[in-house]
Amino acid sequence: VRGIAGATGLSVATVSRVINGAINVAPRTRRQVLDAIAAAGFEPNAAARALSTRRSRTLGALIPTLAHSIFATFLNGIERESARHGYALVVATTGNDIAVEAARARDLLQLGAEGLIVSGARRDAGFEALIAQRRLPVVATSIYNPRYVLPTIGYDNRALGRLALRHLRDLGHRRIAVLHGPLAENDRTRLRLAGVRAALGTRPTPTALLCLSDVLALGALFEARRATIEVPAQLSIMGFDDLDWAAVCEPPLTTLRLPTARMGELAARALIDFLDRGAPIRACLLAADTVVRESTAAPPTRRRR
Amino acid sequence: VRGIAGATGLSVATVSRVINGAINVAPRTRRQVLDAIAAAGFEPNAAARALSTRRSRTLGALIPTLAHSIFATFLNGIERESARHGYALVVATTGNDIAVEAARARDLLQLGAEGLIVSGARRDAGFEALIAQRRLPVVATSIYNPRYVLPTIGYDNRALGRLALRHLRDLGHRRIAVLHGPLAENDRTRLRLAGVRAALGTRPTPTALLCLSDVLALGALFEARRATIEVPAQLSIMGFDDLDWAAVCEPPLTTLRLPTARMGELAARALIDFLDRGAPIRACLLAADTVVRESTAAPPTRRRR
DNA sequence: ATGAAAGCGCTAACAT
DNA sequence: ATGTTAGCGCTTTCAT
Repeated sequence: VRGIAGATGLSVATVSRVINGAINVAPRTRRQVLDAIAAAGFEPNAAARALSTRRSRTLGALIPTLAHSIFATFLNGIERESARHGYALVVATTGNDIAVEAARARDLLQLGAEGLIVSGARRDAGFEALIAQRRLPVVATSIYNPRYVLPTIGYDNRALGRLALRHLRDLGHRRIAVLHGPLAENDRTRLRLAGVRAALGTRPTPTALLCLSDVLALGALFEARRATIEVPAQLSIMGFDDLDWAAVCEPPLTTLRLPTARMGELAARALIDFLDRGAPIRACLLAADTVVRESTAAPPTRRRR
Repeated sequence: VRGIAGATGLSVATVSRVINGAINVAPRTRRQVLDAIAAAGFEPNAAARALSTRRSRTLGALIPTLAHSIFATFLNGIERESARHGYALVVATTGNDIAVEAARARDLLQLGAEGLIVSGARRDAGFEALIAQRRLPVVATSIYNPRYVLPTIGYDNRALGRLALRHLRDLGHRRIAVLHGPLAENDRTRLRLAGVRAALGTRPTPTALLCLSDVLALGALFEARRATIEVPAQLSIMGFDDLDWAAVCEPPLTTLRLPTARMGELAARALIDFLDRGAPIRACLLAADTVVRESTAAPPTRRRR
């Protein structure tokens, strides 16, 4: 700014006004400044600006892991929405460890993040202390729970479990097995499972397999093939997420479509609306659709083997 | 810092020294300051520090898209290595558009990124101008080309094409088809293809299908099944990337394992070593392994149909 | 070992 | 419409 001021013979204030698109600058002056900026290849210094305005226009995302494409999709949504509104995005992964989450949150805050996006509803005490003292906007995603301490944007995971189950039930299945990943570290999975369990007893020889993620379902699909179990004739298999290959696998996978990218956009948007215009952050329930494809069908009518 | 100085009756300089781990502080004083910091829940302001030191300890990653898990894996590697060295990571997606890349690079720089990680070897003129004037460390990944204007950390994509082809050739295949995605936007794919083409003529009815990514191979696998073509008995299918499900699909996919996460780590590390200790950034060739699984076999001995 | 003071590059009153 | 000036919160000589 100083340099441009010198080059144009104007004051730093005027140059700053041009940079920030202030209205009260003579068109002629503005041009002059703009030209000088282009000529000098000048780029304003975000740190200085942040220091002066106490605004960084930076959002922080705390992601469990980037190793699962579902989170990549989520992050993609966040990134696009942030970029669209001129916000930068800094990301940190937590490995599903709430203590790590707190530590990484601290890093993001020091870095200047003005808002945070986290996953699930389990927080470390350190994390809560961190956001309590500041008045820091944080949104918790993947879950919807109006009573949670943070505003939530996500699903009613219990209802999701029930919804998936309903599809299988409607098809006529009564003996349904559930395949899920590790529960210790993931409260969403636990809730989905609870939703399924709530309406299920344990019975032998399932006719349907409900997988709590598409990745699991894909494994099941391949495993079934290996064991020469026909899907869906002998066994129906259903997934969760609707990952991109779910439509093209064989047989195409019946699954619950979760609007993951949209969830990312909404989370980013909520934070940005709060930061830019003080709009309160509202919890938001996202619906999922059952996408019926060919991996589920009515159970076999007669007993086999 | 000011607040802590007030609380302890020391000067801001001393407090700053403690925060930065300077050696010349009395142990007693240090304790006192540390206690005050903990009590006040004080967090240093990164923007102020960046402004003062002209260092942001921030890396920028320009990723084509987060919608493909291969890039998520890559980003994961970058993130972990950055975090390990106390660097923050800001990410932007380019959608494989070199003009967008230049614009987003500008954003990352304004934000204070001290180094950039990009993909491939096609750059916009705007991008080149951007890094030319500053002495900004940038590493180009996914490719290895010692003669490229930027240091490259990645593969010899031509050789990769040849390597994959060799496996099929060694098996006895002579009629090999190549399945690839859009070429317009991806120079790595183009090179891999060139590598394959260089040693291939066009002949009818392939006995093997070389897919330039695992995602493509998965599609092919399912499509083959739909068309009741037995893999690998009638048709061998080979992929690229070794995504996580490649081992568990049916049949398990023969593919080229690319050390994607490691590439991310190396890229981040190269930047950090340069930034922290002035170590020159060296181009680095990453090797790929052929992972032989069950989707490839010798071609059928007699003509079918 | 500690303190005083001068910036880092920008924005934002307040003047003019 | 433009200029002056005082910080923003930290680091860093230079003194002491």
